[in-house]
Amino acid sequence: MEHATLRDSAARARLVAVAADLFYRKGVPNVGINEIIDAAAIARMTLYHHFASKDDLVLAVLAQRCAERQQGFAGAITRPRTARAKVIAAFEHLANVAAHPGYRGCAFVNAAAERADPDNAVHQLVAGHKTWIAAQFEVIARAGKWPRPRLVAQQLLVLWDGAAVGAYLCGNVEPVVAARAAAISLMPATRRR
Amino acid sequence: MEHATLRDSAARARLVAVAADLFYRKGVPNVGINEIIDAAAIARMTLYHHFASKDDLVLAVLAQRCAERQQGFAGAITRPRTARAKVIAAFEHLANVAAHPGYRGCAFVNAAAERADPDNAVHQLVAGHKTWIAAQFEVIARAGKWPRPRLVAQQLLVLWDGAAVGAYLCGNVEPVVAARAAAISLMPATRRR
DNA sequence: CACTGTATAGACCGATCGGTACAATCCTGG
DNA sequence: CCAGGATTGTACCGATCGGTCTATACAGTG
Repeated sequence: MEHATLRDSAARARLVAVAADLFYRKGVPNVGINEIIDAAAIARMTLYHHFASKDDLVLAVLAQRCAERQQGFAGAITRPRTARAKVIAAFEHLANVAAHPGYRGCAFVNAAAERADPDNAVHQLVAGHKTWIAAQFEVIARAGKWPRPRLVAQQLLVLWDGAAVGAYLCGNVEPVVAARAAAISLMPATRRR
Repeated sequence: MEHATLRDSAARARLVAVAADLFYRKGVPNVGINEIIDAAAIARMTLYHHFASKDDLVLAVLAQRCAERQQGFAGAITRPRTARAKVIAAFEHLANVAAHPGYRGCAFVNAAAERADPDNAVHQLVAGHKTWIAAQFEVIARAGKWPRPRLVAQQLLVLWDGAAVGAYLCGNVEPVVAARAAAISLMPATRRR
């Protein structure tokens, strides 16, 4: 085995963490290489040793964030037992995230907004993340034996993204709360007939 | 009166139109001054004669787009008579917009994603535009005498933004169609009891 | 030991960024 | 015709961009 790997170097990890923070807070194009290496206290060449280019770093940052987000999502929906409760928990999870000060909307949506071309790796990673969320919703819907699980999942995703955008733009969690309520309306009513 | 105004100059108009197109297609930070003046066939100094800075131009572009969008929205919802039909028409209007090739999502959401600070004029203009849409929905809801018009309007806006994001990310209008269906579910059922 | 891959520091590159200076025009209303 | 704003062309500015290069130091493994 090679020794210190190159994949899990401490420098690399700090680089990704610092860049993730800066990229999210200020927007990818507004953060230069110099700023990143200064904030991370890392030599310039170390960055280019681990990443071929800034784009490469952006991609790594997004990939990690993707893993984190999906982990958080999955964690939020495991506890509740019913399908209905799982969906509600998911939106409450989003509310918690969006309530955090400095929330600037979905990092993936923002990243996609900045990178224009649709065949870009960033764009595809973002699309993949969204597809994953929709798939999660669809699994829940099927487990609950809801009618039209695909459609419901898609609608829940729309609510999800719209809530994130809204929470960012108006600076509070109201849109997420509204989206949660809308999600409840969209789900089949608890059977009581 | 001063002669040629300065507000409605042909050069200025072309500048705004060309910049609007470039900004939307490539993202604001990815379009330089040089590219704009080349595409518009306008002298560099002419740009800075009409706009104090690039930010100023961005703002002017967004302001015009805001007017256009609101005009389009208002136009789409005038025809239908019932509140329910108005909302459906609004989402069909969005579907038409999103179906256009080269659709890259809501220009306002994208612009807000690129400009980070929440007190930025761009951010506020975007927030204002979204507030306007929500207000339109609320007017409709009140006219239809729906219960909780504020909440419903907010939910419709969430669907609106989420649909735009989704249509951009997956490159088709499916999310808009799903959002339309969700909107129908959220509206009070046509009374038949 | 030698080898190998990680990390450091800083000089340096061409390109482009947003913005300015200056001087020469054009065009139109009085 | 003339005044004055609109427009043009181009040279120029300092700053920053992403990225390269070189040389050196360090640590763990064979």
